Amino acid sequence: MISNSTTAYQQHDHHRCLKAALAQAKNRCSTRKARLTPIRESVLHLLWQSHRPLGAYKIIEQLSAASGKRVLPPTVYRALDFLLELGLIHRLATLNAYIGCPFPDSVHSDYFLLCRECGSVAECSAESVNKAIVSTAERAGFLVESQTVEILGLCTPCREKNQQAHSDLVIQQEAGV
Amino acid sequence: MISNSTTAYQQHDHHRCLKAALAQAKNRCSTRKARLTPIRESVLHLLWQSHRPLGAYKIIEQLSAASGKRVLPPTVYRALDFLLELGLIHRLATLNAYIGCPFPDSVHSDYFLLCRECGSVAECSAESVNKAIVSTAERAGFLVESQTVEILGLCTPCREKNQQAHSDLVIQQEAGV
DNA sequence: CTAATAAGTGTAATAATATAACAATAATTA
DNA sequence: TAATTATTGTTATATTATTACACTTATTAG
Repeated sequence: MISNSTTAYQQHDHHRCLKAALAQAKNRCSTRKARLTPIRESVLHLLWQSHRPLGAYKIIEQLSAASGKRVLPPTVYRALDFLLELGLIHRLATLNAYIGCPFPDSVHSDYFLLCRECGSVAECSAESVNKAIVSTAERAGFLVESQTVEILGLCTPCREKNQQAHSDLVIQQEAGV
Repeated sequence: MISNSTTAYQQHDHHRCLKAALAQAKNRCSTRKARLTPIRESVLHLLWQSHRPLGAYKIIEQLSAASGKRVLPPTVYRALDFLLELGLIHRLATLNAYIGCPFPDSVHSDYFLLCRECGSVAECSAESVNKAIVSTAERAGFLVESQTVEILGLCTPCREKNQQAHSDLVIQQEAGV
């Protein structure tokens, strides 16, 4: 199982994530003879501001603000298409949002863990999940070509915060507050 | 493993699917003290025309055509929300489309097999998939609350047709056509 | 049974996400 | 350098979904 769940949900040196992502992107572009133009790099950079996915129109806003001039939808959607095609980012269907891929070079039938509290998303790749999906699909006579797996729930830090908040409440109640 | 893949992808007496779905819907509504109004029933009926999901605006079109007067988006979206809430239909995030649920009364952490050729969708529920997802999520410290699993691929009939088409082509080529 | 309340529907307007079409420019290749 | 290809700019529009408020119908309390 590969996963970036620890970095995605916990305090970490995010600069390293960003740097690694940009390095991998450049690498991938050069081997594929694709051009990581300024716009494309900016979009990728924005998506790597954090581990929270961004909607296309958020990207448009932020890019407009950063550049001083109005960036229009096709500009951003084209950059997104390019990055998607290269496997450098993913689209989250349940959120209509985009997120940087932490391991573009590994095999890709991945799934996503979306924390409903902090909004951060981790990407995982687990053989057991893929196998279960493929084998049950097979039993239904179905040939799997691609999959979208998006799990909504709570990451560890948020769960702990919630429990803390809950026990605080109980203490308050017991104290008759 | 529960699945409606045989009926979804193959020739069958679809009238029975429709009838069963409507009966289950009425049943569910009466136990939940919810009202299956004419609009809601029409929408459910439309979604059960086939095993292919329908977009909201297709439903609007068809409903308008059938009733003779313009049906507006909120009307349909309200019916969809109602049916979703009762678990009588599902929304497919990757298609922005809706489909009737073949077993609303069973436990629901299901996944969908979307045939990219014929467009039909089967719904499955497999413990192995759920277990794999929950256990790998757990290893990432993640508490699963709900999941969206949509598999794109080919159903058996479409795969067979494709192979047939392919071998026909080979025969043609060998014959120099 | 009627008044009060709640649930459902009609309608207009608009938000949010995404794409099509074509002109203009920049980069690459012949 | 000319020709070709890839990228970007721009306008317009498609697609999916929601908000807000008026109106009607059903349900419930008295």
